[in-house]
Amino acid sequence: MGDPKITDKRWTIDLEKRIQESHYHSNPSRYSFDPNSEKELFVIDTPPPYPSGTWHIGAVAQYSMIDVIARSQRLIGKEVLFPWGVDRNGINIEFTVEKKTGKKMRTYERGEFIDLCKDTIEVYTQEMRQTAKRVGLSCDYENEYLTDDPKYRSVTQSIFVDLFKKGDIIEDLRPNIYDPVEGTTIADAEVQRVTRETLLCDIIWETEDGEELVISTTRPELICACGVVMVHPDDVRYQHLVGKRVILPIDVDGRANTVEVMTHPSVKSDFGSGVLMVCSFGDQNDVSIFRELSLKPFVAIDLDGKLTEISGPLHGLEVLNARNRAIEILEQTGKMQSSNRRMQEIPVSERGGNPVEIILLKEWYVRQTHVIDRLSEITGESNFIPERNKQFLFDWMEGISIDWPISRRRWYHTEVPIWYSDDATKVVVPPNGSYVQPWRDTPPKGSEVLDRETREFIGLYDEIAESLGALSGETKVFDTWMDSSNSNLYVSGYISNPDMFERAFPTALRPQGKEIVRTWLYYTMLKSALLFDKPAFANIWIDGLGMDPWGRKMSKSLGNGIDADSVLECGAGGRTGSWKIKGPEGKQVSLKANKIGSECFRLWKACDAQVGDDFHINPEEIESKYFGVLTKMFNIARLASHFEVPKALDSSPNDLAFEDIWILSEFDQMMQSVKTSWENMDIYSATQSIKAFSTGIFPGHWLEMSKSRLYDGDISATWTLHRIVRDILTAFCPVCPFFTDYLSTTLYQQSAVDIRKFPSLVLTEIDDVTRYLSITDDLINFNSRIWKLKKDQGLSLKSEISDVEVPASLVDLQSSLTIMHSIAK
RNA sequence: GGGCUCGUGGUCUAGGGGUUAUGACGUCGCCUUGACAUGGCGAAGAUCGCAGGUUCAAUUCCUGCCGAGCCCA
Repeated sequence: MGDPKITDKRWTIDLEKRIQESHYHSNPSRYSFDPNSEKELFVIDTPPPYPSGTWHIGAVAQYSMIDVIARSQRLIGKEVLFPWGVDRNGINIEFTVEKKTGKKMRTYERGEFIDLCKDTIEVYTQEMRQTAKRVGLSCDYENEYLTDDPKYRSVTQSIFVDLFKKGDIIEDLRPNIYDPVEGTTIADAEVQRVTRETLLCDIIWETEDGEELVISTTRPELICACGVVMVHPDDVRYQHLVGKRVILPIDVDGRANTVEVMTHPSVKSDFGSGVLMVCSFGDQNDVSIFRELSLKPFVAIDLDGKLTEISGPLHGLEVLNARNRAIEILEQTGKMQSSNRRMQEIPVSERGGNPVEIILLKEWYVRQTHVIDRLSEITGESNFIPERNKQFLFDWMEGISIDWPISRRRWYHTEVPIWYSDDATKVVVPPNGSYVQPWRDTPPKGSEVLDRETREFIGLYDEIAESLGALSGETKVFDTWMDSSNSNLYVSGYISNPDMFERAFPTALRPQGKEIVRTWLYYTMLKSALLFDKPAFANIWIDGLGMDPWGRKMSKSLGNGIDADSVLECGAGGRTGSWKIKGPEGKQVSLKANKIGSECFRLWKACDAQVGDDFHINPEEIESKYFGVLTKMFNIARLASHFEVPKALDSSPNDLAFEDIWILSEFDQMMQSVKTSWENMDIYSATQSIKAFSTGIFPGHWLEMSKSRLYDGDISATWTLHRIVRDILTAFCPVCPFFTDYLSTTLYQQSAVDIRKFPSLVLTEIDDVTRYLSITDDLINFNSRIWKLKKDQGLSLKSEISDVEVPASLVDLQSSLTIMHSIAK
């Protein structure tokens, strides 16, 4: 025995940072991926994070668990691709640039604005990569992909072209949410509700046979777009009107001036007069009624936010002016019974606070309703972890009733790759694998000309360009989900590496949070079904979300957020962490921790809950529950480092002592179950097993019983100690890579993180493992009994005790136990 | 408002139709034992959210309610 090889007294955050900082450049291709490997390919379709300046602690926790899966799959011998991708398309960065420069997107030249977005997001991208490395993600950083890169965008465009040719993508005139001030379509998610004062008008309408009825509305300017008048089916006041036609109270141009009275259960009889005019489109309810009744919508508002010609006297006025004019007209003609001011929630756009309109726009759609049945069938072939979270996807699919609108009137997104002929009857699409910007490019070599309606191939663009007249490039772009939903295809080698794609698809694993099952997961499954009639993934791992310590969502408005870096850096350089968080009932709560860091953080997430449920993040708890586990394991390794490592650790000595075979039986059993857990991506069970063994019977019973043999240089004990410590570090490395890297390198000159084969079991079938396992309970009980006995007698544990019989079942341990407990003969 | 998910000692968590419900943290008591007081040993602490129902039997299955979450209005 000499000085310990492990000289650090304990595991610290400074030590962790030292290891982390050299970990990636000491061997840059440590986590690279070889698509030609003989091993089973395991491609992970990691959610590419969106760089926005801060990375949410809950998201970082989730990524660290994806890393545990990546590392454990490597450990059990698979060729793992854990890509480092960054999602950079989209409206967020457009907002950020507008905010920073104080200038609206549309005041820029399009190319200039795109360049600004690109430069800005690059800064955030760099910061995010630092955090990823800080938390130990074993990504293939050298092959980073960016969703705004031409390589990535070309895949999105190629898929669009394929689906367009197949008829799965169509253009259509449908209602969309539109911000007339910004001149763009916006997504539901970008709509906010604001309470404003509006005027509720009670307007007198007349039936064709002269009977008067009153309809309340806040949108009199939309009378020209009225398609039907509704009452509740149970409303006795209006039963006699159902089926009759009523006359629009303001003149219209180019459409019928009467509409039918019908019934609908969504009408609130106690609102106003209980009669509702349904217009295209006042709100979402109007949209759904129009769809339900297959009514032909009227275009009342144009792209500039002005009333169209069907509005007769209101034609050309902006919405607000048109409303005022409508009210004047109604008052002049005596049709305004009364009007009163009231508070109402109106939808406005998130960015400008402008009231949004629902208007008819020609947009692109992915058809989906026709494949839902087949899609559910295919989805059933994927393995969900946990199984029950499959429900989120199936419930969502059941409710799909309309196609997916995929085009947007924005700029920092992938362009819709299409040009239109002068007479608008033909289109030009680029060849597979190219990235085009039709708003400024002409079609590249190899582009095809197709019939716009039938999609029939007409000829190569290069050959018949003349006949098309002046081309106009599409100016619209794709919804970002259109890009995100082919991340699995991209990372699996679609288009770029057909051989790899053949082997790697369906993609081995999609890990993600449950909040984007309905978007990211659903759209990805849809695309793979449309393109290949196959499931996108072999395995789908759906985790819950990070919550504050009381189980509430972290948000700026609640003031309960926790920054990822504050946890990862807690304890570095002697700095402690403290968090002031608004608790329930608005009380400020102070949380403090001395040291956490990435290893403790990862251990906590791996150990504290099964995958799938929301998890509470409380730094105090992370430290108090899990830092001690690291300390314990560190000290076991440090103790082991006192004793020289036997040369032949892989083959066991012939003459192992009874107690060594016993602990090796327990160890083998634990390792067997850990291996199975890693195979099943069951992080919780694997980590629990390792933790229980490493902080339980191994140090508590075997080590205490074997110390004297170790100090006496006993070969069997030394071999057993080192074999177990070495293999535990290997099995544990997916959870705490820096921790195990340090210990294994120091003790055994090989980093656990580089091992690509799960440790084999020690004992052979010849050893009667069950016989050894059967004494475990007796041993634990016997030790406890002696410890308790000494305690009851006020003796120190070192002092001698007499009148103790070692039970018959433990007779083989007689001498060890006698020494361990100082049992007098 | 609608759909779905979750609800287990003070806190976090495992489990799941049937003898004394898993483990951890915290609490309390004791102990410096050849690595570890950032340690060891021991103890107390739960009618498994509430109310009904199914069953010989429910914490586990069903229904409703309450609370939390996600998504959609």
